[in-house]
Amino acid sequence: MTDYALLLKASGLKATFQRMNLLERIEVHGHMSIDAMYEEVVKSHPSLSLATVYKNIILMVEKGVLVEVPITGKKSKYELLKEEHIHLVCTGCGEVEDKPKDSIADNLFTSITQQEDFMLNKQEINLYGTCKTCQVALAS
Amino acid sequence: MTDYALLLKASGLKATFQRMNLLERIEVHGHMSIDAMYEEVVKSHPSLSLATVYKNIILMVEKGVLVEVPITGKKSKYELLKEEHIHLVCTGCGEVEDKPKDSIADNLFTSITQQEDFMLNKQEINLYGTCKTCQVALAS
DNA sequence: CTCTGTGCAAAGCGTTTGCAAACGA
DNA sequence: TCGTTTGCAAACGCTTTGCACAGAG
Repeated sequence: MTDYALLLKASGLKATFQRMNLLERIEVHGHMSIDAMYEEVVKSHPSLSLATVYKNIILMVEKGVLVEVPITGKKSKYELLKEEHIHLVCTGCGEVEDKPKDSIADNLFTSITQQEDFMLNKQEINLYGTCKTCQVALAS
Repeated sequence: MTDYALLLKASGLKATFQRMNLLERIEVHGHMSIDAMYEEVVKSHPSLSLATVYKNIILMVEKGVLVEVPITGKKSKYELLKEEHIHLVCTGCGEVEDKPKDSIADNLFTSITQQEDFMLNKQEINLYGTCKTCQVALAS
């Protein structure tokens, strides 16, 4: 479990109750939308304002603490910054699962962009489909 | 150049002036945001309504004529449905360039998802960075 | 103590909706 | 002609902003 206070301070942000809780909820779920975060954190902190959530998410993305995960046809989710990986996005239940991105993919995309003189900065790989659970549910 | 009237009819949509022009502008640019489409088409059709653009884009995405391309931190762009490919997204000028996705990547992601019993439907690969033109501009 | 962060309420925008008129087939 | 599509204007809902107060360091 990450030390959120340390993480925030390292990014020049104060370790407030709101931020700590947002980070904790995001880490537990893996990926969350703004609404979902608000709904969860407001339970333990009823005075929480949605505006505060927005402000903090924007700030923490700018500072590199969080990463935005845009999803086709839906609202973005956010995750903690970590090693680059692949997202398996279930179009049934909306859940996002992480999978490690091996070096094959990495080298492949590095070489593709080098051919174009494109200075590669970030690889975003989203695989859309139906997760195991939803497949079972559909079969019945 | 695609036959837009045919494309629309094949999808069960009437070939209206608005739709033909939207498709033509999208094909010429490769990828466009809703606003950009409206700006361009309204020139040749001043009575065009933004609501019509929205309605049509939503409809054409549903029918599979268009594909949404979500972009981190920005509004989605739309492109004509074509063979799966990779997007090089320049964070400087916002331009999106297509690159063919070879079979190596394809097989890789197919096997990754099979391990998970995830029924893969669509591969979305966005590589963010700085295009050649913007690199030159930055250097000066 | 000082500066940052929070909450509230209002403002701002992008997007959607309903409906009458116009249009495509 | 008949069902679809358009344009307009209003409604909606998410996101942002300004400001006074509270809180972290």
